[in-house]
Amino acid sequence: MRLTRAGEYAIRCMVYLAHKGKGIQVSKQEIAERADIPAHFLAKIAQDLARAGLIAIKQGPKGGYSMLKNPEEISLLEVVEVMIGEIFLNDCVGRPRTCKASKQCSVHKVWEEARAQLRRTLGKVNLAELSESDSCIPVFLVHN
Amino acid sequence: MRLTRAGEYAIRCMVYLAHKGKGIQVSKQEIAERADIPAHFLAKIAQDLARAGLIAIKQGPKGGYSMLKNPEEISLLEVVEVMIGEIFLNDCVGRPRTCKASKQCSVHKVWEEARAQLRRTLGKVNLAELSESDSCIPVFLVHN
DNA sequence: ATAAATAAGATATTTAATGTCCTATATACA
DNA sequence: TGTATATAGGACATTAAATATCTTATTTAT
Ligand code: SF4
Ligand code: SF4
Repeated sequence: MRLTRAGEYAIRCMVYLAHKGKGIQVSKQEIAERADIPAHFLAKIAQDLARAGLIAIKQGPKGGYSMLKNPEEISLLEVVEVMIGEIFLNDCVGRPRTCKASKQCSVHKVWEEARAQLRRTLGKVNLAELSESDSCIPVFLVHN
Repeated sequence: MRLTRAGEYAIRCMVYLAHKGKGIQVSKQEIAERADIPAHFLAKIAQDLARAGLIAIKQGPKGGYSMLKNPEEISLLEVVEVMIGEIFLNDCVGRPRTCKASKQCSVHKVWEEARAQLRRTLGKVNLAELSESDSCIPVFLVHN
């Protein structure tokens, strides 16, 4: 796996929205500034998040983004995988056909185990936890 | 982190050498063929492995590569990190200065934990285990 | 209607991975 | 000692992906 900038930005965006609460609408500009995300890039990321059913997008004046679910219901894993696809550490775990050895390969098994462990770790934490305590909110968000 | 082709090839090369045993010399061509690695690419990878002290390279006729340590002494993590550098899942874990929030960030802590866990998992397995049992040897290696 | 705000897609720009090629160097052996 | 063999080392080409920006279209509050 590789956490891309888009992935990192998506997390920041979701944590910011989670901090506001479910259904609270926030403008793209505000999110971009406070979470330090290039505004145009955020637009693309928001489209992905909306397509995945995580946020609602409202157009027009007073438009903006809002969370569709409760922050507790969204895991970090979910946000990450919306942006970068299902997590794998080695290609052969996701597409075993890419290596004819995969069935017998002990290295393959290690990558599978490591992957499962990683997804468990990321799946365990939700956006509520990540946004609720002071220490969970990136410092560039504090002045609100 | 992202396991590059170079990383995957390095693992195959080391597993193949481990299968032969410490100090046993094998030609570049043999490794390239049996482990399905582009020969020219293997040359570059071997240079990295040699620089890291994992293998010895002998030039000239009857030249080739050989393991310098016992397979039990080399972990999968070691091989991977020689090729792709120290493992991180998010940039901010390796270079906290890239994000001013890193000190206070709860997401950051999750990435740190996940990283430690991953490195532990890869550090636990060594090349002896990976090469010893039949099932550990990729099928393209069996005819030896 | 108008202006504000995002949508959607096209298009750079940058960066990294991957693979190849060429010349140099080391070494076994005739 | 010379020659053929095999790798070293660095330069270069190709490909792919991430990142960012720009333009035009659409939606909607007023
Ligand atoms: S050799 Fe094993 S780890 Fe490597 S690509 Fe094949 S199955 Fe995966
Ligand atoms: S917001 Fe947190 S997780 Fe994201 S880059 Fe900054 S410190 Fe790392």
